[in-house]
Amino acid sequence: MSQEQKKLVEAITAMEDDFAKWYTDIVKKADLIDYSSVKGCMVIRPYGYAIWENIQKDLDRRFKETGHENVYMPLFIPESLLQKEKDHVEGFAPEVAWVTHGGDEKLTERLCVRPTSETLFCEHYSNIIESHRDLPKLYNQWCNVVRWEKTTRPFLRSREFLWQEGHTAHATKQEAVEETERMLNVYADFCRETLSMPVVKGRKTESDKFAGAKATYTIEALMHDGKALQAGTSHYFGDGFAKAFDITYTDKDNTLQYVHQTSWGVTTRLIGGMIMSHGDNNGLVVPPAVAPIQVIILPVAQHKAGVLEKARELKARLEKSFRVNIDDSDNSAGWKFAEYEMKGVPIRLEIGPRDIEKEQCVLVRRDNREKSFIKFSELESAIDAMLKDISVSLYEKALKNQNDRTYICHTADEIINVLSEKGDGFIKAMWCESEECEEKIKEQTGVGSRCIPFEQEALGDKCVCCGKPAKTMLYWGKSY
RNA sequence: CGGGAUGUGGCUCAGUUUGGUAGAGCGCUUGGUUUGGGACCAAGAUGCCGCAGGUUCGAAUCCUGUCAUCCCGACCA
Repeated sequence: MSQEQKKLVEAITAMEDDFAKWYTDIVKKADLIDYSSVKGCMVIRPYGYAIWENIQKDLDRRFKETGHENVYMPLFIPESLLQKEKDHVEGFAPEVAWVTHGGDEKLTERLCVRPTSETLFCEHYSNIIESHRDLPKLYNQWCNVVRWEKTTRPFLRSREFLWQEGHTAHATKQEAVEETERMLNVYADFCRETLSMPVVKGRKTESDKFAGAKATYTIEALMHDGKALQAGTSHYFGDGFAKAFDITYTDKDNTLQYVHQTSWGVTTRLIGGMIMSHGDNNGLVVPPAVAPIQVIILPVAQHKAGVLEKARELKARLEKSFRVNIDDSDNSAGWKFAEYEMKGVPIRLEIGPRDIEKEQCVLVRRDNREKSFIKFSELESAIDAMLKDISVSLYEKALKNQNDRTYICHTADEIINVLSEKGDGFIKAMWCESEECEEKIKEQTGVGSRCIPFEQEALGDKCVCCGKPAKTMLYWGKSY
């Protein structure tokens, strides 16, 4: 097989040729996951799990800074408990997995494997909340949940996935609303600062709300192929769950009151979002803040005297400030270059005999492949600056993609034309707030409502669907 | 849940039409030569052909079922 043929065989599918294939190629070849024998359940490999751990660490810090405590709830929910809140159970019933037997014995009441833990938190809150002095309760848990999805894709939609779910109880409606908004902002800040991923903040329409919620806030991100990804949600429950589960407290005037609740969550789907926001035809591009390896040291001509020693010396030194790895395997330099580009390591540090003579090494950025020669004495500051710059550049590039692919439309025909001419993206259009028009647009154009953005713009005064008066601007799009 | 495709050493696949001793390349192991963009030579190891039934003297190949993966759609978040 010639060199050229071999390259074709080993290359990942180009994203402009087949985005779905490109994505599944990357998750496998960058060694993030492996498939398992159960549909929709994947092995998260060390490199993929390390990214999740970094996401967890950063988010967990933000949760703690906003006053939250971590707890752990049971994996199982008795059927009777799940059924206490009518809308909630109706929303989740079609996709819950049930445990019916313990050993050979049939259970008297079947248990569902948690699809989300509202009911468990509510039961617990009803036990521990008595007085206004007990409020607010600001709990979060990191765990796995199971939703029996019909179609699955690694990270984007799996039957079992990892997430965090915050559940809070407050004395007043106002406090709960503030919490819902606060946590949506925490998510949006995290996406921008840590994942370099721009998001649109907004509220879901009535038909798109979480089962049992009074209001669902969402952050929506636009992927490279123009499809939208719901990256995180924050729900305001009012006192609906409190009434269903009898969560009451005695206020200062000695009267019994229902609590007001929220819940909010993000999942391993964020990893999928990260891949589809920054990846390119050479593979993954991992934002520096969550990269398991920030700097990969590649000794060049490592058999020559002094090269390996120098490389290891640099590793020991840089490890104090960054997540650093060295690859001194026998693979060729070219192979290693391609390998760590596939894995999206932000900076490659090349060190060879010629560099050592000059007291310098080569730094190559993953995002734009720019090379620079850096003196040993200036390495830390150069790497630090480069990591920060990569982070900003990734954000700007993703934001540009989002802006370039956001279109304003006034009629259904315009939407259809834009989609066929320019491909998928965000459509901004006015809406009369009727569910009927929302559905009609979905049927006619294929795009569904993503959110009612907090940042409203007056694009006109007529509904994109029925032409009647409209004051609400909606983001529409195809979604994952 | 509907339509389509696929399942053969670790990976990518050929072989299935027309049943007859399981193949290639890559990777892996050992030794040697190499090393600044996916190196080369030599010698090796690796398979109940997704799983379960059936047809047959004989099944990777034909039939039935089942599981998994991918794509499109519906559904869901």
